[in-house]
Amino acid sequence: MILIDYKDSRPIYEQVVDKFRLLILNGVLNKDDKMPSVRALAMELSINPNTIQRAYNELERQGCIYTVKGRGNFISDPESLKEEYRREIFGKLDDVCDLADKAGIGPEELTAHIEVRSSAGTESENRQGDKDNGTDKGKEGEQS
Amino acid sequence: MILIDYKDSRPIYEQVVDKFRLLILNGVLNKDDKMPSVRALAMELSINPNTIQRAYNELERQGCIYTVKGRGNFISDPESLKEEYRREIFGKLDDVCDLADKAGIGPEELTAHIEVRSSAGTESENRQGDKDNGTDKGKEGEQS
Amino acid sequence: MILIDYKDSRPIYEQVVDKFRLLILNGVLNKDDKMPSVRALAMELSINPNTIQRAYNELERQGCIYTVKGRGNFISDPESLKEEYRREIFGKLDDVCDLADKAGIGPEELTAHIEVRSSAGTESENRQGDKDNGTDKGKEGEQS
Amino acid sequence: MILIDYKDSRPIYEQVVDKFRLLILNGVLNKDDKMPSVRALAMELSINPNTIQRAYNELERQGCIYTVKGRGNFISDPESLKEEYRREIFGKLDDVCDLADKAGIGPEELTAHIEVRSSAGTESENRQGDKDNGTDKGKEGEQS
DNA sequence: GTGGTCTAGACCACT
DNA sequence: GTGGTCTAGACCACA
Repeated sequence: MILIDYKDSRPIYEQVVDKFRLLILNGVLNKDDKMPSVRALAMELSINPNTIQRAYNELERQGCIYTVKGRGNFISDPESLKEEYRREIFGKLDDVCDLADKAGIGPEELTAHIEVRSSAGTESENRQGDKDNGTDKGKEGEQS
Repeated sequence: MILIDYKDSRPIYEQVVDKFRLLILNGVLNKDDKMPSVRALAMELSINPNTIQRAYNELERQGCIYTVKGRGNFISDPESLKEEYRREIFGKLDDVCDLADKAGIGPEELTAHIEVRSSAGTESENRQGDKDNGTDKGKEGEQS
Repeated sequence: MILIDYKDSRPIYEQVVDKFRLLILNGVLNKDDKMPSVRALAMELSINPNTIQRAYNELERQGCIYTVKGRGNFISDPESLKEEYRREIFGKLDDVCDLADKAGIGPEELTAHIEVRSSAGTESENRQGDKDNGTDKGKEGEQS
Repeated sequence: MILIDYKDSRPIYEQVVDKFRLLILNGVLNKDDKMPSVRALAMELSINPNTIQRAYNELERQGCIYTVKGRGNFISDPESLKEEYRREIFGKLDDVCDLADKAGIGPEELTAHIEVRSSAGTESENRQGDKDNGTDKGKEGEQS
């Protein structure tokens, strides 16, 4: 259900958070579904329960799940998550636009690139080269 | 010439690298111009010379500058930098598109957002408060 | 008769205790009325009988109910409860005043806020989202 | 500078967070002041560095401090904190009012109680009796 | 059984 | 030296 990428520079707990957010967004996990227990998931992924706990804490803080003591963690209403996710995406898009602008790349080039990308079925999975060194970090090729 | 933003979560050396790359890209620094000396810049910014050295090492590794022993560091040909910068930008754009795709946001929405953004003179300067919290870290984070 | 709010961070037994205390205070349950049996209530609420038992134990400890072996649990005299509840409320009010004082908020601001609040019919039902995050936990948290 | 109350039912990291928030609010710690290092404070309080780390993470999440890797943690601008603290206090006051309302205690009684309290110099430090058992938890008598 | 907290000790990146 | 992450193992409260 969840896979950890140890080559990913991002911390494990953050990967777990992201995976679950996507599972919720994509409707794999629905409102009031039970999350795997902290210990069970930790065992399954062969990582420490504290790390899962931290991920779950973050998910709860973000409003993605709620906790019932002694019972477990459960999915919250995904609607608010959806909206927040959109804001995140568009925020990142804004960041890229700003960067592009600084380098003299106009918005037309960006939209052109998106259109080319989407018309072809081009995936960017294997484009990782020498990232993680200087200018950016994390976010390699998420696997599901 | 260079300003450090201590509230930026990115490491200082990385900020320095980025600043210089932008100065080169924007033509403020030109081919064979002399970089400030490590010690002078460190003093000016009140940071550890090791940090500047690390930034210069990184810039050299990226081919942005070259070192002449006993003389100093000098700007390389900016053309190759320009091309690499473009690849970086488009790479990040691809990342955003992938994320959007996973959340069911189509390319049309993205291009629409870019166009709206560019037609309005919207800058995203003051949207930094809640960055660096959860899912991503680093990023650009404009500083003044 | 009793509703559990699983999204409330307080333990279930505590919610049950509070519900009954309010039912008594508001005169819905009167002196010597019979409480629902532990097993019946547990079944009705689909929760573990142990949890109900614990709530009843707590209610007995607080003097709200008394137990007759083999017969069931019954409501005590509500008057003492009323007085204790008042002490609790004013105790919490004192806590808030202390906190406010530490932050430089004078008593006048507090009374002003209460008066504004009461003159308007403002209810605070939908302000629960970001509770239970940081500085405090538990609390009342109205549930429907 | 910071004292831990082991009798307080709240977790240690939460106490630490609260203490620092008050130190900032009261102007003891000012913008860009350096926080004690995680390890140093842990040693001073004889608790585990991880616990302090967790407290500092929470403070950063709340915008009270910012982190410079390899340098330390520093106080952010206290203004936003002030506003948020006010909202917290008034939120708690609202909670108390709601509780009081349920028990038939009108706003007038509350304001009267506040006024009596403030005209006398009554502190509520030693009013702890049998709390921590059922109805409420945490927040005993904060010491500074 | 569940989640929540804490300790002890380790490793890493950054300054 | 700094903070950030992770592991291992323990204890507690709740169901």
